[in-house]
Amino acid sequence: MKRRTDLFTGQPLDEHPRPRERADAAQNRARILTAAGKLFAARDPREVTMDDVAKAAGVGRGTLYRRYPDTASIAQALLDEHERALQARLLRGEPPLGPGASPAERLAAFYASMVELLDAHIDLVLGAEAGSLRYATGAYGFWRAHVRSLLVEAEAGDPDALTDVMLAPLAPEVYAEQRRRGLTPQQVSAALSGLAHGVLRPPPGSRRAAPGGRGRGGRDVGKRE
Amino acid sequence: MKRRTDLFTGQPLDEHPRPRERADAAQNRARILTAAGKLFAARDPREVTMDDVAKAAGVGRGTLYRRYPDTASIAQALLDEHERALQARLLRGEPPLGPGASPAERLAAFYASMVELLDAHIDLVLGAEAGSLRYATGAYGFWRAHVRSLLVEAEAGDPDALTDVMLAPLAPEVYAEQRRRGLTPQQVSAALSGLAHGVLRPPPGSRRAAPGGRGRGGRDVGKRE
DNA sequence: GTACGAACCGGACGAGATGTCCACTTAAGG
DNA sequence: CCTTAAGTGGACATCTCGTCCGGTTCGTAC
Repeated sequence: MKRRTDLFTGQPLDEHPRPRERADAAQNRARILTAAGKLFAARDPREVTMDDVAKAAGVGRGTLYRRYPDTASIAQALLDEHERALQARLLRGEPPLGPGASPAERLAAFYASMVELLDAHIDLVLGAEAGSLRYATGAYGFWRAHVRSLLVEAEAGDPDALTDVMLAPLAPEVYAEQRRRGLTPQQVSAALSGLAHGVLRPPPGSRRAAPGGRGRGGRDVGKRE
Repeated sequence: MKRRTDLFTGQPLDEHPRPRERADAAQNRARILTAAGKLFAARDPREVTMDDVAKAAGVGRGTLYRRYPDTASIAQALLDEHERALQARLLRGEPPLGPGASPAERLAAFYASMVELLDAHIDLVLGAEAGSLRYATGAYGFWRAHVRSLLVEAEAGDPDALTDVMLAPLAPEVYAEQRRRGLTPQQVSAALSGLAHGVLRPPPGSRRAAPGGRGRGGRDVGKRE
């Protein structure tokens, strides 16, 4: 992964060997990102071409390629801040999403947040995956690590095999198709929540301690009588 | 959807206005499919171009485009027979896969068969989906209908939203990534089986799972009071 | 066996996208 | 100012796509 992930803001993050970005360069970067954002939102993100972005931003091809090798990278840069925000909340946020809740609840909360993110930026997410390089992206590695740790904590089957399975429904194409068919974000979230609770549940009769005995608390306790 | 799905065999299916395929045409079709099959297997299926196929098959571009609008269609034609076979077994096959078993078992069996198919023809499946037109394909509609009926039978939450979710792990990119990471088909099958049983766990004594919010459906009741 | 029309073939062609290259411009520091 | 190097933009060569059409071959009727 390139360390040039600070493409978005431009001014912060002047690393050691990096002299500092010139003013005109920073302005062009901003123009590129702004113009690209509009293009992605306006038409099918997968149809946006490097030429389009260059023209819309009012810069030459060379200038564009200087920073971004393809349109997917541009979309990724636009998406970056949102993903970082979610990542932070996963690590240090309030319980349903952050540490403290049961694995099933945390997974369900993660699903809900991802659905929010997909819904808000479906154009960017689609645009960022031209060519299914999805699994090469840094963000995907993070999601995987997170989900995997939840699976391990819940002792739910083979974590290695299950992780990608549990992440698969979050593929942007899947969500886009669901929306296209008329499903609401709430419906999708609910279905994913059901998935989370279905899989991260101790098999009945298993002698294994209820995973996170403290965990599954909330719900069952509330429900029981 | 084009009705030209009989591209593969060539000789059967002579519809009303279709006179019959000429001998030279049939031969070219065979050459195209043979050559394309080798190309798909030899390199990244998504990199195979129409030019490549034409050259490898020893036919001109025009001849190729006469039958197949793009490489995805060629891969689809090669895949067709295998998918049909599986579809037949789903409808009329022996119990674990066909009718007779519980929804969870049938879903697990379906997963296992799909993993087999993916593993045997991962190159074709990847090649058939250039551009995520996956959801437009006839086969996907069939898988969806099948899974949906199982979900309905098991009364597992909102079938509309859950169907695509349950189908998502079968996306070829997901499976390819899992194999790339060293997982065996058996591991993946096992994980999917766990998924099937986790989600389609029959809610004992429950009339119905609450489909709505937070997927609590079936869970609490199932977990016995 | 021959002749004819329809189906078929294959390569040329134009449009459009990609990624690179390099002469020119301009910001930033002395 | 004046120097330096980062930054710029558009031309270029290449590739792929999809279509078009003159020429060829099959299948059939005679």
